[in-house]
Amino acid sequence: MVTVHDVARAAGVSISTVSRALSTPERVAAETRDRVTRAADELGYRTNRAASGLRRGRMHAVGLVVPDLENPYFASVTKGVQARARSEGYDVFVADSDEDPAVEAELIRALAARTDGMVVASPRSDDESLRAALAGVPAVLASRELSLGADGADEVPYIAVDDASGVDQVLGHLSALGHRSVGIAAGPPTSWSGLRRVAGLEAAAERWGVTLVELGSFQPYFQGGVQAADHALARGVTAVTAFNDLMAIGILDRLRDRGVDVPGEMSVVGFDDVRMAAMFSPALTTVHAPLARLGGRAVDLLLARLRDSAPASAQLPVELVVRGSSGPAPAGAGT
Amino acid sequence: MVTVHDVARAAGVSISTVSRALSTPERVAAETRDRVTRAADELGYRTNRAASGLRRGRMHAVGLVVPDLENPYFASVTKGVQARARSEGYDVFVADSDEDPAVEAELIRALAARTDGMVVASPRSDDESLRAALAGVPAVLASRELSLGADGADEVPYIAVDDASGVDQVLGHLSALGHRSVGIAAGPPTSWSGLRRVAGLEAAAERWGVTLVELGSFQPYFQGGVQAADHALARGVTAVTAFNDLMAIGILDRLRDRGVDVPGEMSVVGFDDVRMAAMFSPALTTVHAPLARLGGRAVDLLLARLRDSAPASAQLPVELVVRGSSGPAPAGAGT
DNA sequence: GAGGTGCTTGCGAACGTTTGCATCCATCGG
DNA sequence: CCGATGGATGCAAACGTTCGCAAGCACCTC
Repeated sequence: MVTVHDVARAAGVSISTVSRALSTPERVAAETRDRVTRAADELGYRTNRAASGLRRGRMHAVGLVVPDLENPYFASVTKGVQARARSEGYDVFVADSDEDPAVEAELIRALAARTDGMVVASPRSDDESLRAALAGVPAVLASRELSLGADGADEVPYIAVDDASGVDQVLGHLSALGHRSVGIAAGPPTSWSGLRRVAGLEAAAERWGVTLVELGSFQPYFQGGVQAADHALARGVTAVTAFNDLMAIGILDRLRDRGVDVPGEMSVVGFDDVRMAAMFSPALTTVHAPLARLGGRAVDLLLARLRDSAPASAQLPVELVVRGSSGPAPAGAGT
Repeated sequence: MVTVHDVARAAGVSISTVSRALSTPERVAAETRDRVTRAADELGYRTNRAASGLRRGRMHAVGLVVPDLENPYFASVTKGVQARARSEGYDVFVADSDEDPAVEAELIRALAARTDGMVVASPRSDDESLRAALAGVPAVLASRELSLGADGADEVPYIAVDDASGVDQVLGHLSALGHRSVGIAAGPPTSWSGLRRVAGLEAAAERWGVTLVELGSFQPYFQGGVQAADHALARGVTAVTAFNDLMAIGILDRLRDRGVDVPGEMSVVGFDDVRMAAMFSPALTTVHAPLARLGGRAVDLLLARLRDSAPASAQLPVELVVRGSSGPAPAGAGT
């Protein structure tokens, strides 16, 4: 291992100078500086993060906790987090809580101790346990709001997608296609963005003159969609808007099994636009959420918070992507 | 921050004793030991990884480099790596090379410096650059073989899936269904497992009395499959076996677009059994590869290598999962 | 009863880096 | 020409942990 001593010897300076030349270049004479830098990369010097971290208290690493890495939603967020962090010189610890709040809390505590801060994607664990796990940890939330103070003050900065706009676009689209009765396949009642999307749908329904039919709450996966599809048929809606793409795909699959033509007899719309959405047939009409960018922005927020501590939560714009799973309402329906 | 000093004071012992009680419990008297442990977790003590790492030279962290986190294959491997590492008390740095060998090399060097070892999934970068990047780094390869010595000696331990058995099962299955002419939609020529699967197919073809038709090399994604599908139709095969599921799904999609019934007119078989494979219609017949387990085993190998340095590469068994995309060869074909 | 054995504990150095403080030197103003 | 000023550099301490070494002590054996 090549240390700062080796570089110092090679450059003919003291180790302090090496350290300064590398971390605060403006505090060292130009000529000395590049003698040092030259020596450093000739020897292949890399500063020892452990030593540096010990001394400065900064590890140059961030942590990321997600409920399931195999879920394409979180895979994309992870990709974005990693990319942005790396471009800022930070490395990222990733941890998968397997949807278990207890594991999640433990992961947060474990990683918080060896990182400068955490990005946490925890769509469904309850406020109380998340609050406890996050106490004293510099963190940014992905797709979720949470205040640390019981009174709603001291909010954890978060970065989310503009759900209201997304569902508004969905309903506008369906309305324009003549749908008057739209089923909602909601996500888990504990999901922050799930609730938010339902609320947005209700607001949008009024605006677009559409009647909403609540089909129930379902697991935000393929099987949840399968269940939802039967409810949609039972309730006689002409379109269904699902909490997310995975559910929408389950709906599509079930409808095909039951011989229902999509979009001829029923339109289906998802949310998120995971890669998979475009691979189906009919390809899924869905709201494109810039998930990798969301991850990147979360890192930006976190680093800003670590530096000047002036973090501003943000909403990312979304955009409806019309594909094959939505079409005109069947003639004679509604109206 | 609570340090070993605080614990020592609370327990009425020296810091050495605290350190020993926590890391080598057998070297400290039972009564003292649990006085210390009690004090430790009353105060919420967590050993400072930076300090510990600095002193011991072990960071209790492993690195993982993959080409694309959004690819379900690597998402599963990542999940497995993380789970196993965590169960051994290790945290994992994850890095996405975006399929770029130069980035990959840089990531390996960067992470190697702050971890105890690396798990590297690099299916397609060339031997030479990978060898260079891995020099002096304790590493385990996922789904790839590589020797460090130019003469083929000094092999990097690896963990892969039993490709030969997988493709043999595929061909056995297709043969039993009466297929005599099977198209191969191969992966990139630089892919280690791609080559391996083709070789396995050739061996199996002989055994099963099936004629192989090489359709070409395609990108291991959806679009690659779309291309391959047209070739399959052009060549008049009754079944196609794809390099992986993503390609197989692309084939499925294209065949549907072209009005070809699957499996009536053409059977399609994938490889890997990513989650998505079961969601399609027809659901994909494919070879189930235990990818999360593969990630876990990679970690086992790495940790073994770090401890006793007796690493034994291994192959994981695979199993054909027959679903809807494969069926009897159309009557009158072949024979 | 004296010397030895082995278990438990404490002391202090070391890991590699950063940084406050001191030193040195050149430049500048009076 | 001398003292002040300030930029560049070096010295040494400190970050929190681990571990070699040695001291202390109780117990055992001859």
